Amino acid sequence: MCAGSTGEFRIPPRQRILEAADDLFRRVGIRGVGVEAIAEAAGTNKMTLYRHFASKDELIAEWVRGIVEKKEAEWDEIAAKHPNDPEAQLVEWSRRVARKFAEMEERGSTLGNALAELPEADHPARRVIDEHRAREHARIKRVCTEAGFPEPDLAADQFYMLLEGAKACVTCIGLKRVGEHLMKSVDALIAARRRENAAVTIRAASRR
Amino acid sequence: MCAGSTGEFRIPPRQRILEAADDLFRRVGIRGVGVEAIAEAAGTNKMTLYRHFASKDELIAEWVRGIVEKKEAEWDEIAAKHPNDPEAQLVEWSRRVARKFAEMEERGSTLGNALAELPEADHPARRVIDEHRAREHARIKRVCTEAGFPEPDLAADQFYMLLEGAKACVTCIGLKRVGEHLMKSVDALIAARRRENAAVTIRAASRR
DNA sequence: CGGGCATGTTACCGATCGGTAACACGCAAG
DNA sequence: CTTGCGTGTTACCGATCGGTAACATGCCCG
Repeated sequence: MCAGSTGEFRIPPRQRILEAADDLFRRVGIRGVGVEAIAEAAGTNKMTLYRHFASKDELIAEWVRGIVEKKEAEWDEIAAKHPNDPEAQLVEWSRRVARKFAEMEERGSTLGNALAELPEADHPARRVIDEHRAREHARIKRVCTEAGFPEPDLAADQFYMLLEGAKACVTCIGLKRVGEHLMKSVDALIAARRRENAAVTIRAASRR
Repeated sequence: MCAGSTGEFRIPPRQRILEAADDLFRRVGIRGVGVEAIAEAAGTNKMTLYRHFASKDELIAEWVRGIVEKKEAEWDEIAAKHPNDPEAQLVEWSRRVARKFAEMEERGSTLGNALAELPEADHPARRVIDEHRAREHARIKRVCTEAGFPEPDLAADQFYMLLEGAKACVTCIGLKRVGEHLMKSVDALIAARRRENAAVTIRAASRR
């Protein structure tokens, strides 16, 4: 009966709870699962859960924090892999996002769904997501500036809309085509920027 | 005390309930409001609500039906306004979507949020949304075919991703910029198609 | 006038939920 | 050994939820 005899143990309960919450929140939604079910799925019980998290809302916020930390760490990884090559960073980022679509085929964007389930404007998890999005958008804008986009603000918006649009369409268009279109669109935006910059250079050169 | 003395009456309760549900579902989410609060907001009570809707899930489905009917009627309207001019239809559609962003600044896409709150795969409202999306995608594809896009399937996906991406980004980028980018992107896709078709025509002409 | 039908009102049910109290167990360190 | 801490277990609380029963009211139509 006791789930403790199975493997996966030696892991402290706090982490197991977060992993169970991650699985359940994605599959049935934040409001679709109770704390008891989360604790049980983690091989522990409600009381232990409440010894590690002040409330369900705090557990949600902590779960969201883990997700955005992973996403932002990935950006660091990409930047470290292609130093001084912002275009390659944008391309690799689109590839990684496209590859990750398989995980969310059924339920769409995890953070987007979380926001939809948390209408209260002052929910702790909302702040985490909002601040993350602001940081991500600023980061893309910085990369666009480095890549020489004449209007990095506009370019960043376009990339961000592509990203979110792709995520939102996975459930209705199909992950394979969406991933391809995302990658193609990113490539097209970069190619267009190159052509434009080249044209400007040519015009400037022919003027002297 | 009784809300019945105020105006807005003579309207049958079923419609009032649907209107109240529309307001509350958008503001606090489907799972964020109970049937009692909906009935009260409609100036009636729970019992009357259950005389018109078999269950809360059926009320949700009916609410979604109303939304998709409005959206599809708008497509008919657009088609009637620009007969035999598919490009103008796409442009006007992007304008209307952009204009409607103001309504959803706070909470994002209504149908997207609804899907996020309904994880059960067999929920009646899910089917309504899924079928609507399939019809809308097919419709865009048809318009793209009529507009002479060489790959209407791909073009339809792109338009659809633009639409959903814009909706998903309203909450994090701002409705004004998102609307402008959506319209600009649609225009750009159409302009690119024109250039390409023209180039094909020229190549074909110079070949003979 | 009278009957019938839609609506309003109240009370209630069982289930589930987030959260807490009290206590028992195990285990590692002093 | 014993002290103490993290964990497991059980039972419980109040609130809320979706949904129903039974009865009272009002209003339209014949």
